[in-house]
Amino acid sequence: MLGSPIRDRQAERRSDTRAEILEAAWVIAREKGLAELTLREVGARIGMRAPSLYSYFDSKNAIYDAMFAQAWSGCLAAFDDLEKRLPRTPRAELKKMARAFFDYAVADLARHQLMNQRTISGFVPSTEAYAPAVGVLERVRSHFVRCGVDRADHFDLYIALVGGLIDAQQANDPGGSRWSALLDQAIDMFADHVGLPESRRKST
Amino acid sequence: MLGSPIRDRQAERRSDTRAEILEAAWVIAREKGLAELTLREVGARIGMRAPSLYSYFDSKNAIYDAMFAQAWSGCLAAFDDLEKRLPRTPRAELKKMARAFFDYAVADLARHQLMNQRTISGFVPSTEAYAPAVGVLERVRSHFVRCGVDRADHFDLYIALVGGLIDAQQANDPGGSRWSALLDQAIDMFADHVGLPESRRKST
DNA sequence: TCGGACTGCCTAACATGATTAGATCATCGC
DNA sequence: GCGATGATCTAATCATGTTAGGCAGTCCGA
Repeated sequence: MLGSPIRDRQAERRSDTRAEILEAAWVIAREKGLAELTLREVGARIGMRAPSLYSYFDSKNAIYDAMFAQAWSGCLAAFDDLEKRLPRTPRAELKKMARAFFDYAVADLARHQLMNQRTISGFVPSTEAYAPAVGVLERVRSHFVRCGVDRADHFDLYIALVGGLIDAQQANDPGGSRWSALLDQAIDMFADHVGLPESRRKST
Repeated sequence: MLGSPIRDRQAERRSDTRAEILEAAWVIAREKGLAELTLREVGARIGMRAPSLYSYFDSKNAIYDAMFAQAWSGCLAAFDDLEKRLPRTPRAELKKMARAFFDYAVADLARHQLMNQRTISGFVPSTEAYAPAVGVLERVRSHFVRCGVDRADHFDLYIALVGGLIDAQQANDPGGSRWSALLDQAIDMFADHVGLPESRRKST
């Protein structure tokens, strides 16, 4: 009995290969666009034929689903990380959170499309894949409550505002900063609207 | 010489068929989704085989392009119509315009996707098809200037705000009114931000 | 009125892509 | 060593956009 290394090497290899497939898929998605991803090419990149991928994922959409989960998990992780060093004033908090989300979305077009837009025809994320997205939303919401912004409609308004800025940036000035530069102003506008204190000199 | 009816019957028939194709395409897009549109089915609806459509449109994307043009032309028409009976106060004007655009977008999901989202993989609207969209934007912009809101960043902010509300509505509560109900509040917030007068009782 | 050109549509065929079925080869526990 | 299991392959199916080439009716000029 040499120790008890009950490592399931088989399962490990399997999960490694899954990860490899997803990584290849991300690379292709970034290079050619999310919708241009083909199983043949994913296979080619990792030295496999397309049908072999079906031992690892039930379908192409299952791959998208796993990518969706990864994307939102990454976002959730970024938020958890962020919470450690959030500023103290409510207004600054809102800005920091908005900025974090904005930057995460804008940093990777393919990822953003997958996370926030219905750009893939038949794809609908599974509930499990959706879980981290809900997590992010919950985190933001709880911060809002802590800041005293507890009305549901205000929260919805904030969501729409930040989302609108992101979409406008990606759609009309990808790679630029035309709407990115408006984010702070927008949050100030929102903060004023909901009556948050702290009088940053209004640079309207 | 019986009168001079130089009607080009041939061209008429041709253009009628084009219209018929587009109409069938819209029906399918609304029924099954914009991306689920197939040439075979478009053909079937008008009693043709798929390849025959190529005498009328260069490609499937050309059909999308024509639909894109129709959608924005309709929007432009709605705006021109609207201008006749716009309210007099700046704030009310902004609201009316936002509402018009919001309702137009929300009324037809397929149309909205085509107009405002990159939901079709390889499709990029041609400059000609894009023209009415530019027209709409110009109309809104000129109203802004007339209202005294002339800073470019404020205009961009408005675009992002209205777009964000539309997207949020369609994505998270299609058919409902959760974000629709926020539109007036959002425009009030914006109007306050840019310093527009008229003191509607702040129902924050 | 006749013949050629053009119009409008069709069938056949191709390329690509997801997906399934079945065969093959390696590996691992006994 | 041997059978089961796992990993991968090839071949085939089906849907879709698109191209090539054919055929019938129509129209226009001689």
